[in-house]
Amino acid sequence: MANVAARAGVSTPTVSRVLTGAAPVSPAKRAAVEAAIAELKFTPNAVARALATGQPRVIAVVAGNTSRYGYAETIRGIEETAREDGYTVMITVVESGEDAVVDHAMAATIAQPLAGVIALKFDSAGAAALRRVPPGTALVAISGARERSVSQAILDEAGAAEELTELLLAHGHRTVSHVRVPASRGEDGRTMGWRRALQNAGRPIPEVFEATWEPRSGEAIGRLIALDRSITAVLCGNDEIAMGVIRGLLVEGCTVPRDVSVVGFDDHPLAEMWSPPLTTAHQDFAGLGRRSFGLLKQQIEGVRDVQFSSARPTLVVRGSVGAPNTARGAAEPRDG
Amino acid sequence: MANVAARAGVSTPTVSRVLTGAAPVSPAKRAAVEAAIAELKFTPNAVARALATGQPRVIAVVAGNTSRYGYAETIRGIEETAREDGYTVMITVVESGEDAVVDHAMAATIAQPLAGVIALKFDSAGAAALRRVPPGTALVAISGARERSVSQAILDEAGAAEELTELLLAHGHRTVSHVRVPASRGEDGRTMGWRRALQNAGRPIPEVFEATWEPRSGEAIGRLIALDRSITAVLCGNDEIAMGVIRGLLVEGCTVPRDVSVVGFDDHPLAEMWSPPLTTAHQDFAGLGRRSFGLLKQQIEGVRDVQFSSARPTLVVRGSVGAPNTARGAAEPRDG
DNA sequence: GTGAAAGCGCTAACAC
DNA sequence: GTGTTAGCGCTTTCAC
Repeated sequence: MANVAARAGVSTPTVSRVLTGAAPVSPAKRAAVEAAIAELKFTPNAVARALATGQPRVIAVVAGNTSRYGYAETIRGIEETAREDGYTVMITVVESGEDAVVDHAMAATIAQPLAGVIALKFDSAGAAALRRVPPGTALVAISGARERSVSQAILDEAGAAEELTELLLAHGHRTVSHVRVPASRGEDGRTMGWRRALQNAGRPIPEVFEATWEPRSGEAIGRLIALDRSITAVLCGNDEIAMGVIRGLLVEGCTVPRDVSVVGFDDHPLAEMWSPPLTTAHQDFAGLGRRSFGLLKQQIEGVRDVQFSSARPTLVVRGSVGAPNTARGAAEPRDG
Repeated sequence: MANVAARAGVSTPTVSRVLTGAAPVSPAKRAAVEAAIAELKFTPNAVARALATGQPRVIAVVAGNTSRYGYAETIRGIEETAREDGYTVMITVVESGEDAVVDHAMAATIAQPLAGVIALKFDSAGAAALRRVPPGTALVAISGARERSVSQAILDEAGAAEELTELLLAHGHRTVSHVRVPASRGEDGRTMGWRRALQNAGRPIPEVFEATWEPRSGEAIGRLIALDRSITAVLCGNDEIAMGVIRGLLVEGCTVPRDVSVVGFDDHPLAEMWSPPLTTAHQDFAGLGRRSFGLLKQQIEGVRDVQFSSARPTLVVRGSVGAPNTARGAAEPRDG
């Protein structure tokens, strides 16, 4: 920049002024500076600028994962609105909740000048990362356990899971089994809603099946379910697991929904392509991402209140639910 | 850092020395500094460090998309290795190849202090973004058209598509139809490999079906295919489209692989859960991401040569392929 | 080994 | 409007 200033016969702040538009510059000097910039093919050094202004336009997103459907879509929503507002998004994956892992991942991130941080608490890694964010940083949590002192955007999964469970009950199922995905705490919203619906209806609460994020883990559970003839309806933690469960059922000779009704969660793009098409709860993950960026922006701009934003997933009824097969439901369910 | 130095009773350069390990420090002072860092919860400012050293530790990934399977997995691979090496990853989505869109998206990104850029050229947006990277920036292209002056990491999709097509031909199909996904240029590797296999075997080359990234677009094409009784085998641009195609076929009363054999591409996690399980080419996207970061790192470290890294996808044979249904293949194919 | 001094390239604050 | 003077927070000479 000093070169440009010399070439144009002005001072460096003047060059800076034409570059940033922070203050008016006379047309003559402006032209001279622009000519010099063009001749020298000068590109301002972003590092120096960031250091001098102290106003980062970068937000960090920390998550346990980036490629699973819900995560990827949420990140897409965040990036989309952030980009519109001239912010850039930095991604940090925290692979587990272990201290060493979290510290290592967060160190490189918080060393950057950050306008704010959004933590995806769909799982425990994201929740752990949240605690490593330096105090004073604008911060928004997504989903997971309710926060007291941090702004939070969520999808009301408990409500939707309750509806889905009630839907299954309404079809005549005695009770509904549940396959859960890894959660950020003891009990996630989907599991809570499922339990609540069963309790409200006075139905037995079966033991919970624990899946990983891999569809394959759903398949293994599906085979188990096929063998347990007391199970006629299953609520899965997400659609990918539900598809795995259906596959496992199929492998063992069970048909959906004739023998077992299965519902998923999320409305994955492939859910409607499945055989049978999956009944599920549509979650607007991209919207969740957008809302969380909105909350973060308010904080960056000085709104100090802790805010909360919630949206309700909507039921999508497709072909994977039906009445119980009387030949199956005969056996006594195992209460949890 | 000045605070830490004061707290520890040393000078700032000494603090810097314990932080970077650039020069030996006496055990006593080192301990004092470490204690002060811990007490003050001090985190070094990466921007200031970048300014002083001229070596930022941030890389930018520009892509047309972040949430589709191949993209998301590639990004995951990049982030994973980058993080191990102490780099942070910035994500920029370029929604289309239009100048205004590309410029807007890239402006915020290249204004950041960047160690390098990785451009995902799976589609045209990524390819356009590549041209906006300031000269002199370390740069690696992923997939897409072959680059002359830029290091590039690819998956040999053409080879795998050729194998897949040959597999279908070996099952007795007269020819193979193709459904392609949006590409970065006139003809992507998968389409090229498919065409080559057909040419080598002297088979007619049917018209190509154009899908979007949405599985639903595959479904519409599947219905079309069901109606065209000359088609007995289909190679799809990716697994999600293949699942859509199978769904469309099913809706129109066609069974896979009895009436039509369908193969996908990528080995999506749900491909093996599908009914029938999908025959496909396994693509190691995360590995692709890792390789591309390796290439970028070499450039950052001063290796000036343009490098090229290629890996071969592997065939995964499952149940979606069979012999042609003689009742179907009777009609005359429409050559493209 | 360690501290003082001098930048890295830019913008902000202040005079003029 | 425009130049001068100070930093932003760190690393790097260079003496000691």
